[in-house]
Amino acid sequence: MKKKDMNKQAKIQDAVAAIILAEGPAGVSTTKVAKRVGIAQSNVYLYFKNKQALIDSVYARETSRILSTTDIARLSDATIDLPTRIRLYVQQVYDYSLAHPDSLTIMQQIKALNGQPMTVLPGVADPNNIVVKLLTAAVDAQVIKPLPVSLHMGVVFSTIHTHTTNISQGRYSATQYSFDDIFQLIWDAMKRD
Amino acid sequence: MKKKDMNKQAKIQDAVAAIILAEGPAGVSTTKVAKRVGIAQSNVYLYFKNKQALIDSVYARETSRILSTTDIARLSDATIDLPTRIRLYVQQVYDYSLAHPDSLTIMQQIKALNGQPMTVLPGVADPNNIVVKLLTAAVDAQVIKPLPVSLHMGVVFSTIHTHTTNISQGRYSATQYSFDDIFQLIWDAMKRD
Amino acid sequence: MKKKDMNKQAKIQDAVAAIILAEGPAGVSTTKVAKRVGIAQSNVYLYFKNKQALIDSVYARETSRILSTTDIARLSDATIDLPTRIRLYVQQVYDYSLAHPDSLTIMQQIKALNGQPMTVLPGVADPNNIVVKLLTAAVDAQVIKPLPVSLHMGVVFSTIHTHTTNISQGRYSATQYSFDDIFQLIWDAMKRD
Amino acid sequence: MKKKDMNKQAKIQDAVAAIILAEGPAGVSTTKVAKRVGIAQSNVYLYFKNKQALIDSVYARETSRILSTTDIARLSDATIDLPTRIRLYVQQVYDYSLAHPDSLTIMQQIKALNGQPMTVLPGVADPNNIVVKLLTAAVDAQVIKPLPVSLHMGVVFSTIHTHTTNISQGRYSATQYSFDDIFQLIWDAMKRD
DNA sequence: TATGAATGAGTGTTCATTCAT
DNA sequence: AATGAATGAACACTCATTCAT
Repeated sequence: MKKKDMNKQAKIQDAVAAIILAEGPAGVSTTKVAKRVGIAQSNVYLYFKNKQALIDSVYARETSRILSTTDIARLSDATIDLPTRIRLYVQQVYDYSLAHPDSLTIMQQIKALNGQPMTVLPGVADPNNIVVKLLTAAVDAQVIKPLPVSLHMGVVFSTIHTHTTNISQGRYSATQYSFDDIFQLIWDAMKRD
Repeated sequence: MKKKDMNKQAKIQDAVAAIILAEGPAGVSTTKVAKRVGIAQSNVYLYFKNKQALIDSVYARETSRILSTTDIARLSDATIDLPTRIRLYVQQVYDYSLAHPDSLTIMQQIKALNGQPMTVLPGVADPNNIVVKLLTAAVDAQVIKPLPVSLHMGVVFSTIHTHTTNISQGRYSATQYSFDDIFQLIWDAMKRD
Repeated sequence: MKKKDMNKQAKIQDAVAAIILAEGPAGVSTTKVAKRVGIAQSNVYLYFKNKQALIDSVYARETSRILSTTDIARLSDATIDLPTRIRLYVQQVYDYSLAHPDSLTIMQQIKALNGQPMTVLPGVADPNNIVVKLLTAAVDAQVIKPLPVSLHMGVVFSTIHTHTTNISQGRYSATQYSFDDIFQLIWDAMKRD
Repeated sequence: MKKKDMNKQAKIQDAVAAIILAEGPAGVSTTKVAKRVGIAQSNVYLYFKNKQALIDSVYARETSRILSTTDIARLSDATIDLPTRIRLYVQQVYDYSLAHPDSLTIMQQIKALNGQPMTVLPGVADPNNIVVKLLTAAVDAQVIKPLPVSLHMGVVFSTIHTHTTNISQGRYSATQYSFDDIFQLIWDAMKRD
């Protein structure tokens, strides 16, 4: 029964993610989580201080998954020209989203649970955010349109998320559109002139 | 304080909308709604069969607000050329969103409550949807990119929603960017070649 | 079944008092209270905002019972000399305590629940308290010993409470000692010279 | 920080006492106790069979502290006359209570936790109790009033406990009233004629 | 139309206690 | 001697919903 002895903490987080995907973030309850994992409800509190900490940890896990999967360093490599780096960024989000089709959905849902919605990638508020820096530089260099960075990121996020959601819900196959097809739309939106 | 003649039904819906904006969709309870309206809790059930019906009605109200505010008819007016009609559509969403900055947020939050997220405008699944028809025609006429309509609509929705949210949260003033600035990004994204 | 249709609020308070007497204040739980009254647990919250409010109300009820039973007015009647008024005060506490043998116990237990113990009558901290005023005047008039009022009140409370508890627990009969016997001890303790 | 060699058992009891003083007896939980001591929760059960045993042990510890601190033997020394022995008894309780201002409070709180309140010193029910014997003898010898011993002890306990609590809560300084001041009140209460 | 009383199921959380290691 | 993991029962409290008035 016990498959890989994957540690409980992760199992609980998995259960939360699964419930979020199945019923939306409001459906997450310690009872349901525990039942899904096959432990006593009170057991959840051995691993997480409270429900909020649990949900936050799920969010953080997705975030760190992105960071560890993608090659953030190259996005700030000044020896690469800006359009290439932006393409790199989009490609990374694209690849990640295809590989983990639910990840962005989970993060979006968690954000929605608490208060205002999240239209763009996490960390947008963080001025140190590498992506924000990249896009700001691109705006300054007149490479992309002189619009708020959040709009640019919104296009990237919205397009890729919609696309991968379409695929994972079987609305069309993954091969029907290439990355270049998707990137064309995004880049046309962003680029100046 | 508010209009005297506004019927209770609407007052209740207003309360729901206010709570959604203030605390997120999970914060909506008949108790809180009733307290906000100043009626007995059980009274809510005089106007709505149950909580789900209430929330659905709030969603529907926003939808119909869009429809009644915007001039849908012209979008299917075959005597107007496709690019113009698309621009018209974007402009209508834009105007509406600026006039009712919370409307799209509310709809998005309600969608998030139940299950899967909503990346695009309501009714996208409806094949009869006028906007879908318009964009499908535009794809066929090779006016916009041969990509799923949901991607096109996603760009429209994401960009405008992010923009108006930015404004209503004071991140910049409404005059800082014109409709044309915003539309340029959207249209560049959509248009073929 | 429904005996006197005594209102629920009071029934709930009665249940709390009974539990306090039977199991101590830590034994009070909404579950037990509800069960004793024969209502649903959630029902308790129709009548009391939360558990603390419920317990406070029980305390307040006992307090007001004292105030309504005893003739506070005469204690501040300046036309009566101080020793007589003090005797009156002791008599009133005595009579009350005999008539409601659990009342002082309940109040003491509730005080103990929260934090520091209560050795004396409620309201001792209140400088306007009539009894405090009376005893302070008696100290000033050199009628009773120049000691803190709380010590004087402690003797009154402790002696009477112990006495009536003894009686209600059958350690001796109510007739075995007269009020004068008890008062003698108290008055000897208090009086100057 | 504390004495290094103090054994765990005592540390745990200290934690219980500290919690009782800080939050009242209802605030004692094995979780909090363990956290305060810096051990695992389950560890508490290595030293005490269960929670009740732990709390009882704290009570017993205070009791034995009194007994070991005070000179019980002299209270039953028939060569000393009764009034002197009573004064000795009161002095011992007084000294102890001043030296350990929380001790009586802790004992009182623990008694309150379980059931009936404690108005007097522990062991009053025990017919062998030395103090009871002393006071009974004093009643028989017509040295003190012919009232229940519990009333006499109640005055002693109440007065001293109130007094030392007043001091430790800063209501007045320890030097403001001498032992003789306090004893006068107690002795006047007790003594015959 | 409106209300207040009622309730059962559910929420998150804490607890005392046990047990394998 | 010590721990961490585990658990079932309890807790205070909220909820959606019903019903008699």
